[in-house]
Amino acid sequence: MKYSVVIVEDHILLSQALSGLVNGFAKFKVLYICKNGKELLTRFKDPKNIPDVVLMDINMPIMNGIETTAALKEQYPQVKVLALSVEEDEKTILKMLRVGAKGYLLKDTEKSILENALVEVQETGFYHTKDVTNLLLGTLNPKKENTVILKDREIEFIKHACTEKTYKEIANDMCLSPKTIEGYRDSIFEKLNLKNRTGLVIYAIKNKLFIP
Amino acid sequence: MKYSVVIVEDHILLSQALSGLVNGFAKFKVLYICKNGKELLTRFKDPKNIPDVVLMDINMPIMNGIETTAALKEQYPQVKVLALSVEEDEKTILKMLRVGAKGYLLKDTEKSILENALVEVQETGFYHTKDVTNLLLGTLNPKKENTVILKDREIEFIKHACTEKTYKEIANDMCLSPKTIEGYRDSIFEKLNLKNRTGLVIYAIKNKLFIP
DNA sequence: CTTGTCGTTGGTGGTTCTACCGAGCCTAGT
DNA sequence: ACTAGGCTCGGTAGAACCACCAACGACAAG
Repeated sequence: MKYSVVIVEDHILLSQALSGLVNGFAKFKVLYICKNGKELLTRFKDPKNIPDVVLMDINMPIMNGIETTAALKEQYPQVKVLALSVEEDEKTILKMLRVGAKGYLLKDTEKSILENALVEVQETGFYHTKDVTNLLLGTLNPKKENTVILKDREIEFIKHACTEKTYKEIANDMCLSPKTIEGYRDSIFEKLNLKNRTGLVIYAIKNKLFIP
Repeated sequence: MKYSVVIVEDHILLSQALSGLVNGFAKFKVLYICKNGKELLTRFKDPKNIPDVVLMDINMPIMNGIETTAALKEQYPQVKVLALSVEEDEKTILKMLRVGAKGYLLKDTEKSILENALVEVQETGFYHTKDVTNLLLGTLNPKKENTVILKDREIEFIKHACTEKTYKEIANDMCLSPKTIEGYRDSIFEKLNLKNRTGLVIYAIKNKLFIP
């Protein structure tokens, strides 16, 4: 009996191609393909649709890999998630692992490595490349305290700040006093160690609070 | 006899997966795979390695799809190039077609469409989706006068403006008077119809003058 | 009841940014 | 030689931005 795999990937061509690859592996077969996390969760409502492993892309519209993996961890902890991405962004990888992915694979890998990763994940419970383990070791070092928490209201303000509006206009749009807005700004500058609005805009874009 | 296809794609997993897909098509077989344009050109020195169609990714390190396609057009005009990309960026698509690609395919497509595109390209010489032809029509329309010309010095200034530096500091870094910098700023605001520095930053990022 | 925190708002003073105007200098074209 | 236009730099005034401090009501915890 082969292990079942579900592919979640928004680029249809890649998902179909991957599907062919996986079906070529001795121990695995593809159950079905989804275009995003939302679709996956809908499918899971029927227990027959729950596979052994989910091969999950991270960058997806509607419901991305991180949200989806978190939801799976919550509702279907027995399903093993193998993350797949072009992203080498440290934070993204860590986020993905933190919400419960069992492994992380760059798209830039050999198919034999994919097969190996699937086997490892299924049989030993996890799989990590040397790169990722190095990354993990790096984060154990005593630097990181970048866990800055931004409140909803502050995030909303930041989005407004990424426009040509003045603070006065932003205050107006958010139905607050300009002074309150300045308070948000000051505390954000403090928390994120920024010097001025330009820095804030760059931060917002880097962290995808605002997509230009 | 099947038509021969070469795949040029830096993500190995995708290239192998695509390879499987193409080999599954009735009329095509994969000759070999390359990781970038440079490798492809090296291979082409042996005439046995010249295929009917090249399936080319656009975003690659070392030698990207546009450069490579231009080189092929020059040296091996009989080889048909089918471009493949996630990019929907108008300019990129047009560049690719301008240097001689016979067709343009988004990665977000069905495998049957890929097969169809290959057939069309091989047998009729070109293939375009409705999206792309619409795009082409769009560029013929008489709207565009967004061809604002920014001077080198201004572009350099803009990059500096996308940081937390004050204008005074930027002036210092560029070895100019603060007043000159203000002059650049004013004329850029005028040309691009911007209200303040925040707008400039957003513009710079949208137009890839600055990558955050 | 007291303490503390959070979200809100106001004040003051200084720095930076923006708009508009003018003036040399150099280069290219006439 | 003259002129036009581009690049550079300076002045002024006002708006926007930034830092720091204080305070009030609400609300939860002790």
